Amino acid sequence: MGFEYICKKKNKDCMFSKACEYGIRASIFIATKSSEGVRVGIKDVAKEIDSPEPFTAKIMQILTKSGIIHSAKGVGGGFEVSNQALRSIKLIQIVDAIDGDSIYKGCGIGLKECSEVHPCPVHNQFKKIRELLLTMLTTTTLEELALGVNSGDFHLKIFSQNK
Amino acid sequence: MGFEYICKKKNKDCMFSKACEYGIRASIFIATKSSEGVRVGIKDVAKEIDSPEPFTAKIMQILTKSGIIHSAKGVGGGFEVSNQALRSIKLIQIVDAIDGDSIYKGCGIGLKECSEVHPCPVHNQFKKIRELLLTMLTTTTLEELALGVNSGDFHLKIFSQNK
DNA sequence: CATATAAAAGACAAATTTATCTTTAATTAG
DNA sequence: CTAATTAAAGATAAATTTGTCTTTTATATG
Repeated sequence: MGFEYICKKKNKDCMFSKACEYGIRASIFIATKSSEGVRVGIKDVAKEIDSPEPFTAKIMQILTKSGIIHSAKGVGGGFEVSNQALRSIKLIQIVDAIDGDSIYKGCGIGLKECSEVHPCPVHNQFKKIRELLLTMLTTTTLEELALGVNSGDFHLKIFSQNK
Repeated sequence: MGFEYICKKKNKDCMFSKACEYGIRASIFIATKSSEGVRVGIKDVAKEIDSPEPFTAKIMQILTKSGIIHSAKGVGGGFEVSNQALRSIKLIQIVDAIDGDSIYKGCGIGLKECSEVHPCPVHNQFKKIRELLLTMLTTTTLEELALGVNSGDFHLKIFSQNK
C-alpha cells in the first residue's frame, strides 16, 4: 500500500519517549533500592526495568548530569538516590531532563504560535489536560513512587519479587 | 559529548505525532472550507496549515480511507467534509486513524502489563489524565473546531486572514 | 602501585518517523 | 476521445530516536 508505515506509531507508546520511560522506571527502581541503603549497577537496573542496558546507561548519564541520580565509579559503585533527594525530587525533573517541557507546554497540534491571546483551535480543549499533567508531574515525588513499589501495591515488573 | 542527541526530543512536540498534528490541522481547515461549500486541493491544505505537501498528501490518504474526509479526483476535485460528517466526526477518530489509541490507553511509563489489578507506580497519577484526554477527544467535534476558526476566535496560522 | 570494577564517553548501527519525488488512476471539460 | 487536473500509490531519501559496542576514566582494594 505504501502509507501504512506512517500510522499507528510504534515507539511513542504514550506521553513520553522511550528514553524518558526508561529514565522514570530506572529512577523509581534505584529509589526503591536506595531506601534500603543499597546501590545498584547499570546491569541490575536494566534487568529490573526490562530495558536495553547500553541505552539505559546513556539515559543514566543524563540523570546523573542533571543531579537527579548519584553515581559512583569503581568497586562497589553504582547508582543511588540520597535520602534528601528521594523526598525532594519530583517526576517533572526527570521528564524535563530527558524529554524537555514540550509535553506540558507545547501546542496540542504543533503550532509555534499558540497562546492565550492567539489560541489554536484546540487550545482550550488541551488547556485542562496540560494543567493536570503539569500539576501531577510537579507534585509527584520519587519517594511516593518508590514507597508504592516497596509496599507491593505497584509494580515495575509483571511478577513482583518484592515480597 | 555523545548523549545529547538522546534528550530534548525534537519532533514529538507533545501528545501526538507530527503526522497526527498535520492530520488534525488539515481536517479543521478542510472543515472550515466545507462549511462554506468549498472543496480544497492538497496544495491549499499544505499551504494553509504550513506542512510539507507530499507528507500531508499521505496523511490525507489515511483520513479518506478512514472515511473521515471525502476526496474527489479530477478537475474541480479536492477534499471536503460533508455537512453530516462535520457534526458527527470527533477528534478521537482522527487520532485513532493516525496514531492509534496508545496515547489514551497505554501505560504512562511504557509497561505492557499495567492495569487496575496490576498497576505500575504511576498508574493512578496518569489515570485522571488519560480519562480527561479520552473525554475531550470523544466529545470534541470537527464542527466546533471549524466554527471557532471561522469566527476568528481561534487560529491555524499566525496571521488570521479569515476576517 | 597494580588490578579489578563500574560508570562515562564516544563511535557506530538499526529502527522508526518524517519528508520527497515519480508514476498511476480517476474525473471533468472540451 | 483527448487533454488537463487532481488524488492515490509506490519508491526512495532524510532526520530522528532507539539500541549496541568499544574505549576511557575514576575508584576501591590488595
